Amino acid sequence: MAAPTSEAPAANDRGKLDSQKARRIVAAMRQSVGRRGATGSTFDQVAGEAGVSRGLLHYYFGSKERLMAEVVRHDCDIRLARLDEALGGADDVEAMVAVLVSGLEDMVERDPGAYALIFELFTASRHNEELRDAMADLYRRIREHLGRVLAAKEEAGIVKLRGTPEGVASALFALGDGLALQMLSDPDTDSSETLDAAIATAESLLGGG
Amino acid sequence: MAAPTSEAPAANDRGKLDSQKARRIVAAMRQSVGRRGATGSTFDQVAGEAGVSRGLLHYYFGSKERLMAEVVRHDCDIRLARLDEALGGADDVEAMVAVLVSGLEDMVERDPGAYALIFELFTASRHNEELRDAMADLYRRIREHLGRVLAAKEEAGIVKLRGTPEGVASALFALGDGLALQMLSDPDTDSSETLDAAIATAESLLGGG
DNA sequence: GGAGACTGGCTGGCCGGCCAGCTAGACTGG
DNA sequence: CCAGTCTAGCTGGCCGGCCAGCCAGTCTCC
Repeated sequence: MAAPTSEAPAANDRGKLDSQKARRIVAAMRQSVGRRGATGSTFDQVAGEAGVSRGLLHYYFGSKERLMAEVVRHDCDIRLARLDEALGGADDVEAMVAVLVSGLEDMVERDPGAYALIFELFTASRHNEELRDAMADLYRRIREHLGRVLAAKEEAGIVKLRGTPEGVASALFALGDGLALQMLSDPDTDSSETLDAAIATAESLLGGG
Repeated sequence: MAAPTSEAPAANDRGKLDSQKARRIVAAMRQSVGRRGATGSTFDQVAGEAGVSRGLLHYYFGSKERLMAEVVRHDCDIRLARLDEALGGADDVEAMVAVLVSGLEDMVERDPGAYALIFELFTASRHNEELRDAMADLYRRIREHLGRVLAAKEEAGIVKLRGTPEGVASALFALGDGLALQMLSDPDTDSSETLDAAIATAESLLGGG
């Protein structure tokens, strides 16, 4: 068949993308995009940070876009895991909202890159179909996942949703993303008033207060 | 005021940036960034679309970053004007929310670039101080402006805010931005459930329903 | 010895910035 | 009124650096 270089990232060998090196590359790319932006992340730097040669990025992923698509998938997993961990123990509306808010604050302060990554990937995805599909898929999965969690909490009588589980989940994410955008773009402004209003909003979405 | 004799020479004069051509350049850049992204917008293309030579962009703005900062300012004015026009006549909570939502939908569908612009500018601003300041300033102004409008509506007994005017304004923007992000990144998914939840939320923020 | 994993020099295209130079109009002085 | 001079506004060729992608070759393990 064709040379390995042009086929490497195809589904033919998903196992290859599970290798240690491939994982290191994806992780390095994720961090770099968060810090330097998508266009600011060059193969040279990323390869260096992953401790591999520049050529290997091509060997594994074929193109920058496909590498970014892989970052999207990886990021999705990370976010889902965090979400589950955080929401698992919350057993009333206030606790759930508090968990979400503190998670947000924590992320914005400790690892702004992780949030910036979303916006970077979004802007990049507007000019590449492959990436757009991956992003849409990520959002869908996260939304459905949180939707299921919310439905379970409602079943357990902990929340009383103001809408369908997925709709409420989406609205919560929208709120969180928008807040992060504000907090990141203007870190010096005190955001407590905004957070208070957002908390009231989130609680009303979950049928609390 | 525009007397040639009183014009300062080559320095970065603000008066110079009011000229017809400067305006055309800013408008073209705004559209281009919305469509092609910040890094995808080259001086060549933008100059062509503005009907001027490439050199003139440098002559007026000195660098790409400064041109983008100018786009931010221009965009701020546009958004403020739209907001006032839309909210002016709304005289109950439902009408206000309906106006905001339809404005959002309209913008996302008819001119996705205008919303994408925000995210483009945000990601670009993370790597340039000048731009970051301009963005922070834009957000602050818009927030305060909507805050004042909301305060006036509350004074008039139309709304009953669940928080400070500015806090509520910020939360509304956060919600809107986050919704736009979702709608743009996954245009094929039906967003009506999300919108329903968001509408309920927005109305509760304004003390309605 | 050969197949697959991996490397890094190379290239072609691109783009922001620079600057030498053009033009039109205003202002001289003769 | 007309050369001559000046200048602000504007132009576009050029350059230097950058970077994704290519590929010829090396290494390793079977």
